Amino acid sequence: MKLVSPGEAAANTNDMSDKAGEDLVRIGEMAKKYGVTLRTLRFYEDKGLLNPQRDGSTRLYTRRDKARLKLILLGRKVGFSLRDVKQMMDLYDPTGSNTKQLRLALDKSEKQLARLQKQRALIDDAINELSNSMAAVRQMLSERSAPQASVAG
Amino acid sequence: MKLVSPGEAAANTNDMSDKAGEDLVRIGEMAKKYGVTLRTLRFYEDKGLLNPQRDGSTRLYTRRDKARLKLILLGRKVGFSLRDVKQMMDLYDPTGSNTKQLRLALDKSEKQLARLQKQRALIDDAINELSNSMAAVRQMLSERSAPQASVAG
DNA sequence: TATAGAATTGACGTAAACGTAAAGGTGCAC
DNA sequence: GTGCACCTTTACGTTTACGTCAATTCTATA
Repeated sequence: MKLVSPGEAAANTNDMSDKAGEDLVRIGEMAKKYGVTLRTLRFYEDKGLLNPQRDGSTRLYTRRDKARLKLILLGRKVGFSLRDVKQMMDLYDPTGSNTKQLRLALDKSEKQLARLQKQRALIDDAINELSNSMAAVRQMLSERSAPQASVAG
Repeated sequence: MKLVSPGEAAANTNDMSDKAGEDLVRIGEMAKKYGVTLRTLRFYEDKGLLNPQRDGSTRLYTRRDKARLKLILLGRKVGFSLRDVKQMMDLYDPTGSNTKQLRLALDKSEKQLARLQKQRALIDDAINELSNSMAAVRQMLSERSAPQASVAG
């Protein structure tokens, strides 16, 4: 089972091995393509989020894995835990309407949205407090360094 | 060295023991007063952020400790690490102008403010992405549950 | 065939701020 | 004299998403 060699991987777009257009990539290329580390990909697999094929011991990622990884990264971006992401993905059924999956996703999303909004409120609060403190500190510093100025002015 | 008993602690406001108005409190009252746990107070002490007196082995917090705790909690609120807080507090000198302390605080504050603003941007981004995804999911759900409606309409 | 590059598993390390026992002293109200 | 509330120290556990070796193997290429 010959595969894409690292060197020609970039140039190769239609050298199919077994199945048509399977476009299998190894972990290195996969990582580069999505800006994650090898460790991350193995970690996701360990957590049951990815399930690449194997050629012997070498992982081979299909376009299905790519789709899943995209979803994982989107989930992480909006603040879901990997556990949440897994829960949602585990409900995916290629033969059904996936209504349950969508409902769960929506439910989790609403909660996550609420969390994000609360977080934003906290941050705004912190920004305000910090700005106030900074103004006070600046005031103290100016009182300490500019008494001559007040005399000179 | 007799102290305020737990029961009368609340009612007692001017029963001074050794020094005038020292107003020593034990860890339980301190914790209640500032909404932290005992563990937290001991932890802060362990990290060198607090330095209560001792009556034997019992911690006694003075009004100086209260002031420091207030600062710690403010620092935490605006997102400083305890390490940062300690760095700033360690520069405090009751006999000097504390210019160095203030400058360090200001410097750290500027950086922290930048971090907070970046965080807020990330959160806003996440909120947008999440909202979009939710809209898409809602769309998919409606397409799955209301085809009759589209016929009926 | 020697070397370099890519891959594997395994397993400990990291960060922050505490939580949570465990096991035990001290004083006071009854 | 005992029960209860309060205090003490010590020390391991928690959380999450990986980082960072280490030791080894596989493959391609000059």
